[in-house]
Amino acid sequence: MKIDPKSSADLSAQIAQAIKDAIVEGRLIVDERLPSEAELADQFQVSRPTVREALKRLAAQSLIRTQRGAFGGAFVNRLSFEDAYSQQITTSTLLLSMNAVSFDTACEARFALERACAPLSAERRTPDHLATMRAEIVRQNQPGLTDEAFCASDVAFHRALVDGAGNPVLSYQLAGAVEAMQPLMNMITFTARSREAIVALHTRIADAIEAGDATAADAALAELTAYTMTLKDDVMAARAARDKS
Amino acid sequence: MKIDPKSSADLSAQIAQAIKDAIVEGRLIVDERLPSEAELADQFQVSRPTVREALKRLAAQSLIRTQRGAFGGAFVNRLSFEDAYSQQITTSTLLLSMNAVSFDTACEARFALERACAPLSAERRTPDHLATMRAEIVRQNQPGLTDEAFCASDVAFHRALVDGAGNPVLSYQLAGAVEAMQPLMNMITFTARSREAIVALHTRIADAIEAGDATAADAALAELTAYTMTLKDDVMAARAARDKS
DNA sequence: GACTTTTAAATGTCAGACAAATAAAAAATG
DNA sequence: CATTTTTTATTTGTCTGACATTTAAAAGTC
Repeated sequence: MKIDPKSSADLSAQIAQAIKDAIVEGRLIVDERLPSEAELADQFQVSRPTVREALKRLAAQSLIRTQRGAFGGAFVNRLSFEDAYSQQITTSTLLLSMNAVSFDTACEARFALERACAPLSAERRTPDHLATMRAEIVRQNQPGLTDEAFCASDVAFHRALVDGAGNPVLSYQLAGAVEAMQPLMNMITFTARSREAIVALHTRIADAIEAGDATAADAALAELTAYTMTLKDDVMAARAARDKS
Repeated sequence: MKIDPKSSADLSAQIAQAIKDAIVEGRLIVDERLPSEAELADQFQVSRPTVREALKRLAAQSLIRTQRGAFGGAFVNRLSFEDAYSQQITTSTLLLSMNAVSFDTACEARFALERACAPLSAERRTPDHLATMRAEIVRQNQPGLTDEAFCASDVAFHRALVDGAGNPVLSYQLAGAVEAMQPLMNMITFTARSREAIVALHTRIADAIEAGDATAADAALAELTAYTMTLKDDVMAARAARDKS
């Protein structure tokens, strides 16, 4: 592991990149201990604070974990699906909020991906996934629910649907798309009537998944997509009318 | 922005989290300048190196960028799709390599997501996307190509297909799934015959996309999925036979 | 007015020190 | 001898203070 002394980039960034490369390329394996900060400082010919900044960069990406004390140090971390989930969700959320991604674009992506999972979920979902979906439908029927809580339950419902596919890679990919949509969905005011319509569609989806009917699930998801879009159009139209007056 | 003095976690981690929350919740907006390191140190009642470690954590996630010199400092960074791509690819790659995700699981996820894009791509692809796909097919036909180069071209072909959907959110999500598969695909030895079969399927996909025929594209993708799985089964069987002898 | 120089502010880096945690090794105890 | 306690060495976490480097604005010069 070497760094280029001629490079203009931060030393800590270069060191972090060198170690990251070693991990990605498999030269450093999971749970392997990195040299101590003092040794790394020696090796790279920099000071310890600089090494520490590099290690913090890696820790921020869950690539390493550190342990204090004798025989402590920095260890290559096994990137868990859970760690990846949360990173994915943050990144997706910021991506949408900072880049003026339209509601339509985000919505299209989300439902396109979700429809990719539906057939697999219809085939493989466990009773547990189904129970979660049903429970969320019950929650969504409660009259006193705030819009935020309704959205949160919506996310939970869809995550159960996706998880039902029994493919952690799909769940990981979808977690970002589904959760990142939540802030956008929160823009929508759910009237009693629109909630009713959504719950009806959720019920159709759950029924189809329970019956193992991929086609029906897909059709219901398609309708839900279209209905979500019209809801958003209504909100936009209402806002436009208000702003004009 | 405050930190909990009773918490046992690293100060730099706490500070990073506090700033991250402020960004995610929109209290700090894009291109806004953070206080200088000295001011942050004052504010959080810690030393400058600790603040710096926190800032490096954020920089590693592309949440901030730093600029030296007078009127420099740390600025909230607009998370670009490009930044997000590369993060997503690293994360996905490590996730697959570190968690013993089976070839089948990864392959299923990849093609399920890709099939979600195909109908949109058939509808919207530009001549540019189509040209890229055709060019990669030509490359894949070259006899001298190494397996690695063939895989790389395969990835480029599929990225063009996905990008053809014209939905950056989909492209972002898929980038990880497609690219992270590459190391796994590299396990496969592509014989002349298997390359021919794959190129034929690629051609069918490109034709379908050109014709705007979503159904045909989906069918070809489904066949490609199945064929990829059999290729991998052959490799596994060959290895098993070799190991036994 | 256009160009050059100065200057102040900020990050980047370093050196050295101490605190705190931790597990192994050593010592004490029954 | 077995168990418990104490010691000790190692390593990360944090602080202080300093200097180097970069950069853009301000001041000076022609």
